[in-house]
Amino acid sequence: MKISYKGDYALKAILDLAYYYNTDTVTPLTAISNRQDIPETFLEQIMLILKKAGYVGSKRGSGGGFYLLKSPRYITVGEIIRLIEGPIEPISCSREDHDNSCGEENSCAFREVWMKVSEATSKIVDSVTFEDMMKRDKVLKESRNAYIYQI
Amino acid sequence: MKISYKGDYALKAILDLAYYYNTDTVTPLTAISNRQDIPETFLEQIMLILKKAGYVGSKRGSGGGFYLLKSPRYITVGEIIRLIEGPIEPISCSREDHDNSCGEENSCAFREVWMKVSEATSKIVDSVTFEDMMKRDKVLKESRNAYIYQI
DNA sequence: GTATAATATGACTAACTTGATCATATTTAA
DNA sequence: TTAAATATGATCAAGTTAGTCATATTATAC
Repeated sequence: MKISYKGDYALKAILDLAYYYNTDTVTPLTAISNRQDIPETFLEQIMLILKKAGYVGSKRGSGGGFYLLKSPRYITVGEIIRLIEGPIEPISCSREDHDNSCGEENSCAFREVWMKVSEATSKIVDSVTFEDMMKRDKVLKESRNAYIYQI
Repeated sequence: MKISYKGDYALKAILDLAYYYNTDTVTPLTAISNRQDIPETFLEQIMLILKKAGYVGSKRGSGGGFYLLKSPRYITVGEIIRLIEGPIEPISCSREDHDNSCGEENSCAFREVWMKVSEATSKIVDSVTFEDMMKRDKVLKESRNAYIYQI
């Protein structure tokens, strides 16, 4: 029922780049690393995965960096989670194409439950786009600023 | 998004014992181990957790074994999962009492999503009792038998 | 009462995963 | 040609998971 730091970091990295989508700006890894508080070398690995999967592009050399290739409007939280963490399912027998590996007589009584959990989770994470997250993020930042000025 | 073998085995063990609830029968560990295909020594550890948490009782010595202390009707899949796996949440900042450990500026834009996932998952697993699982289990066994006789 | 069958309990281990670092190669702009 | 930046693979430490081993304790059967 957990997602790893890797997944968490990947989401943050994409959200970070989302602000520069379609602006002809490239963002160096160090900038993302600093803003999102992600270890640089670990972020390198994550960016590579995102690049191979076609979400980000990169420009090498001085003045280089990363940029988002797909519109934040058409990237969902769910697809990034799946890319990093694998299929959304509490246990493997919950897949539709399951191989009945749990074999034993009564072991599959729980399968229905796991399928429901997978479906409910997928429904949520697949319906949230990074555009949604940007909006949410802005609201959060504003309310934080409002609070600061209030003091 | 995964549950461990330990959790899976705990659920199977409880379901196994559920059939003997209120029958004055004790079930030796080896019987559960054989029927559910769980390594004996690993199952011992799991039974101990279930015992400490008050779900099962045990009788030592020859002719001893384990038995369910609570009615299958009032044990949910959710409470066993939480006992073994810990709180149901994709990431710690999704808790209501979160300490804002994710600190950074935009890191909590995702919190709402994680809370929704926790809530949806909890709703499902907390609504399923072991009585439900026994019913489901019986149906599954019957349909398997029907298939066997068909051949 | 002694042997035996069974649970109780903690120490231990092997394999795997996760989070992270290091070294080095490659590319490109200035 | 140098400096800035990504690319890539090797490596590593810590934690978790799944499982074993050794031994103590208890209760029944004979």
